[in-house]
Amino acid sequence: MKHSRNSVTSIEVAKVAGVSQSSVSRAFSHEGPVSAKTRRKVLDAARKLGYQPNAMARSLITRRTSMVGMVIANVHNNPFYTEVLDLLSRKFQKLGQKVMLFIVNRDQNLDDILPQLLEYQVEGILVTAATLSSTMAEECERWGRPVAMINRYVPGVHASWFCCANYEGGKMVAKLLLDANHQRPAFLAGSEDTTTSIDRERGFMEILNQEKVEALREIGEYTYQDAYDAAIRLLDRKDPPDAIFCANDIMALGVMDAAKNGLGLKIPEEVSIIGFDDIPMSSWSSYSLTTVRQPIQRMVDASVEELLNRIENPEREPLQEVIPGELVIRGSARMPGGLSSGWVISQDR
Amino acid sequence: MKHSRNSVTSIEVAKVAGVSQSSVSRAFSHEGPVSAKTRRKVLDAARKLGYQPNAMARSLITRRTSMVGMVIANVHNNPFYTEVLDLLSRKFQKLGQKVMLFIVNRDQNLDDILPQLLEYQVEGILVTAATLSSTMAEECERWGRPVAMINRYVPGVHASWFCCANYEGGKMVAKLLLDANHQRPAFLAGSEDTTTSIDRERGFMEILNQEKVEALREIGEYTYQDAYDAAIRLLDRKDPPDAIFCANDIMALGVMDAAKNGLGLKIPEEVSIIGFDDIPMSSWSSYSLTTVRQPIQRMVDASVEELLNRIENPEREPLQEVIPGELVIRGSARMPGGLSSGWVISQDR
DNA sequence: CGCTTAACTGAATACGATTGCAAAAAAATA
DNA sequence: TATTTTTTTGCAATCGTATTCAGTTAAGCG
Repeated sequence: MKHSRNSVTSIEVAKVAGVSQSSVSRAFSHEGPVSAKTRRKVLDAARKLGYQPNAMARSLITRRTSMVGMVIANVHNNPFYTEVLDLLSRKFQKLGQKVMLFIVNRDQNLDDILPQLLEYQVEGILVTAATLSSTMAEECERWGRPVAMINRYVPGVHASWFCCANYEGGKMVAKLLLDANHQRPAFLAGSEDTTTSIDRERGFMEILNQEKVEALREIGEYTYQDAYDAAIRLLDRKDPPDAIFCANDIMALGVMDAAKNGLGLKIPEEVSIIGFDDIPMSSWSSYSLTTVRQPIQRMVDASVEELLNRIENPEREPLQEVIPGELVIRGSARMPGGLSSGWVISQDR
Repeated sequence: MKHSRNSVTSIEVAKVAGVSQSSVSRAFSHEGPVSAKTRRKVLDAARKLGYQPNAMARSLITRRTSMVGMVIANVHNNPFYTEVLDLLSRKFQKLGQKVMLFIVNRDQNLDDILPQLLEYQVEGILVTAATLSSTMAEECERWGRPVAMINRYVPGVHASWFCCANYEGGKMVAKLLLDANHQRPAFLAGSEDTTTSIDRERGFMEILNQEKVEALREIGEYTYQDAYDAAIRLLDRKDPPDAIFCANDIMALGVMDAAKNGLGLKIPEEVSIIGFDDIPMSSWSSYSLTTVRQPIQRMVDASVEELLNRIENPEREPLQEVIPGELVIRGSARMPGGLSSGWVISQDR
């Protein structure tokens, strides 16, 4: 027997169960006043007919959809954001929220997809590794759709955000390199327009400038291959750096491969390499990358909870937080005397 | 000025524009008969008020949601499925479909989340790397919700699926190893209950059995670390294998690290290693993994198009296809004379 | 300029649920 | 048992849009 597109409505269930349509509704909404007897009759009939309440109809009248929008960039070229996506999705699921997903390019204009999210009445929007124009963010908030961002912020905008302490992370790395007596550090930037790369570099340079140490600079586009190429350029100079701090781990891995396999350099004896994120590959024995670990779980938990909280309490002021990362000492960077591999150093703020 | 939750309706727009609500509706649905003049009036008023049509209300009456459900497993521990997720999501987006996302564990029972998808009236369901019970799949199809799967199939079930030619891929690998004179191959299985691992192993063993070659066998759980440990067990025997075929790339990378860094073996001189998937890391210079490339783009394109096609034409019979992969020859496996690294060998079927 | 035909518009209804309210039934109390 | 109180129940209105149908306006034409 072939059913047409889900045509079973609460009315038919009501008929079969011998009750009114309202009772069917009440039997399904776990709160309403229904006698145990009618509830059973309803549920039986529903099961027999294969009835499912229609969420569209329900949300039309309740004005709640239990849907959130999730916008994320960089999923395919940065495993860090894969993990964020995974954790976010599971957390929303666990809390009973449906997720409407949009994967975008880092530089893609979100202004095209926001209308879609609003059209579908998502109750809040979680943006990760993509940048929302401030007018758009304000627009959402003004219509009572809270926005929370991970690792991205728009100055002065009325929205929640949670970032790793990128600036402080950069500082930690610079200190580590200086303590281990590096003379000629370099910074390998990711895309020029992301606050993560910018802030990490700012912190890094802050310390170097304090100590009057000059730094080389190159740019990759947040990809393994770009970083590989940039590393070759850097290390092939007549005055190559003795340490490279990369804007993220995936770039650092590219740099390591360029140094090790491309140019035959010894890591960390001839060049130290440090990343940022602590993606799974960084701990693989071929790399053993010293890096700054992002507090991924805390960022995810905080942003989801904040978003749902603001959905329930629209008048609440958005929360913004900078969460410290921790330095994970592995084998890819020369150590100051006294410090050896295997340490995790939490960042003080 | 603070708006309450998106309260702008087509009626208010109609009032401001000085037309009827029907005209507002027609101005927004790109087809209805409206004069240019009223359309402009409506759009102006709509912009001024910040009006967005409410997709819930619309789909209630049109019985179309333009939403599809996407269920995917293994996203966090297998970059291959990250890429699938990325491509799928973008493709749906490009075709105007909204994606409701569920990330699950490989072994998780989908029976809990299907009702949610149906409740939200998704028009079709795309399942990747997760297994739908056949009764559930039938249930969806019966209610006019087509199901398409990637890399998973349920025998005899009325649903679409698109798989890489896993069986043939396993055969190709076995042939390659035998041609290069390996005497003692091993298979490192992923989870026992996934058809991908099973089929790859079946093809592999088929050829070995033909040639009366025995094979060792170990199990990992589709993760780098599990594979690493399994490789140590395998290679630490007194009669270690001279080649290991892994159920997927991420495991192969773990095996390579175990062999190279853990046990100091030379690859491919002392042991050949072959994977399956061709994830980005496989081409990194630290690994240079010989592997079978899955036709990811074709699998994604085919499954999305098939799903949308079946949504439009519910009476169409589901399509099922096995798409050949190609052997990517890199440096991690000893070659037969005459074949050298850098080849891509397409699979004949 | 009349008349036929086509293009447009608005009123009314439907989609499938939730929910306030009043009536009915059941339970509690006298 | 009669009466009050409480719990259930059904009716009807509502959410925001699409769409049919009948009526109106504009266009086409001789």
